[in-house]
Amino acid sequence: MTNADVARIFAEVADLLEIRGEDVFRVNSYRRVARTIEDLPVDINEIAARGELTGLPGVGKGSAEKIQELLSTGKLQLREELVREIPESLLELREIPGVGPKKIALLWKERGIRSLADLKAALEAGKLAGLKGLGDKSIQQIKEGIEFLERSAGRVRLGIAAAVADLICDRLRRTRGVRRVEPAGSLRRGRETVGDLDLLCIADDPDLAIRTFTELPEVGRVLAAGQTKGSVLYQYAPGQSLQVDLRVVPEESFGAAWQYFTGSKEHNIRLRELALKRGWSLNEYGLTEGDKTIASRTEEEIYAALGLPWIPPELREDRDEFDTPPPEDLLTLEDIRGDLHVHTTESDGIHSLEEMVVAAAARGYKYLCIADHSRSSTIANGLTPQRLEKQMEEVRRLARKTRGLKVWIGTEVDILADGSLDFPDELLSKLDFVTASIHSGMGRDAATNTRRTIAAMQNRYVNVIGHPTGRLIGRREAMALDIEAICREAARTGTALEINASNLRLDLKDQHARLARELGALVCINTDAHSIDELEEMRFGVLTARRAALRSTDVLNTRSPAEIMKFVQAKRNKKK
DNA sequence: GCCGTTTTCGGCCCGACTGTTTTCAGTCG
Repeated sequence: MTNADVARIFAEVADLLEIRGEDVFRVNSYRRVARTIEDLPVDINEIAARGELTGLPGVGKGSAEKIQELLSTGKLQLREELVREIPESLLELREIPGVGPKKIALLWKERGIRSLADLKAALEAGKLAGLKGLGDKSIQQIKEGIEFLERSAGRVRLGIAAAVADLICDRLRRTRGVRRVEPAGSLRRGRETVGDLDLLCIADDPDLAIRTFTELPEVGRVLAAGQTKGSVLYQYAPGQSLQVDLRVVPEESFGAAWQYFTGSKEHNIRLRELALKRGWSLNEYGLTEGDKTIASRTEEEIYAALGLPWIPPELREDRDEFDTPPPEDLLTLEDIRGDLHVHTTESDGIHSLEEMVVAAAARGYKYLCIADHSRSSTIANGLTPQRLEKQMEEVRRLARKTRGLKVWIGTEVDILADGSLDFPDELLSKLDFVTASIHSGMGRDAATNTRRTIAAMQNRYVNVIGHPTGRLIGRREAMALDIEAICREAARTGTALEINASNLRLDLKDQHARLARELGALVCINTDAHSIDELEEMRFGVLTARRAALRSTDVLNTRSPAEIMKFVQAKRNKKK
């Protein structure tokens, strides 16, 4: 039973209890446990084996026993009882916007609805009329909610949300009277996926700002358009929509609104609790004591009034940000001095060596390492040793002509099924820098995958493990892997672990990168760019690193070219 | 069900919006 399994079951139990009408605080405590376990970078089985379950946030004696029961029997008595009583398929209805536990219970008890299919049939047959507390408008709302559910693709990737936000913010900034536009929500926190976009603005003419927003050509449907808020479905690709909310807020309470709408919800709850302890109240208009405003203009003022340093948005997840102050030298995009994993037309990139070098120089980088695929990645046109030798000459020739930017020759060498590498050591030894990645056979068990990765790290020429878990967000799960063991071996062997900055990967993900830092493994943030545009994705890798509270010193490619070469030599010279 | 330099019992965040309502319940973020 994996962490995800346990988390899912606790979340389901919470939903079922809520439909049954249990105390909301008891329900929430199950949700809290689900979230804690989902967030956990290490295997819950090991924590249970060490008897440390009650040390986890929100896990008390009762939850610890239930987790133990799940891990040892694969079942949970409470859940079995609940599903005997309440049809499990009712949980589908939770996804419909505007439908919560009370309405679900009503539909089930009064009309015998047990699933989404039942609900659609009942709507079709007009069987919902006459329900107490559910008028015509509510019925219409449910219909529209189902339509929305069936059309929407759920959460979108960070890269898509960021592109949409950039575009809308840009148009709003060019609107008369608009003085400031900022993204908030999970986009600002740098989460790997975004449910909807939250934008804030200060405008002299709020009506004009909202109208400009709701009349953007890509807007498919306007959900709300009031004095202070506009809400639309924005079509970013054919048949693909994202909900975007724009709020116009007063300048004097911009900080409070920005803090409030950035979230996370859990972070905000903790913050309001802190306010309450001092007899104050915190909402989107400010931090107040009775009628008196204590802070509202900037986020910094609000955090300071509550006795906290300003907490960077990426850390606002109610993990440890209230107990551990954010590091002074939290990584920024400006700290990044080069990219050590990019492709060219020689394998499966779409831009040439020269084009990639020019683009990297334009970004102000100090170094760029060409890392095309190796021969086993045939689909990606992987290089044979002979082709790599030839590319090496070309890169070295270009490097001699290039000023201000070190151009290095490397490879993204395949880690084969048995953990050996796709190129011989003799060839690897001639390269400046080596990234090793798994591209095939990811379906094996955790022990096998971990063994393969560790074998690669034990090769003295391997400097980075590329996209260590192999996940593709929304497309492919991470492979089964003992991340803790990999971090320890990375630290021991002097091998860095990649945060692949591609918005499709972001792998290592935030919690894994956090574990790497705690275990002393160095992280390297690379774009794996297959085109010059993709060099831009470095920002997503940095956001992920910030969510892991990484300092610039935790990241290899914040170092100077000479220091990178020293890092490579140190491993090559290491005594076995 | 969890949790505690105000508490081991009695709390547990806050406001907006909507709909079905004459004072509130449900949902959402």
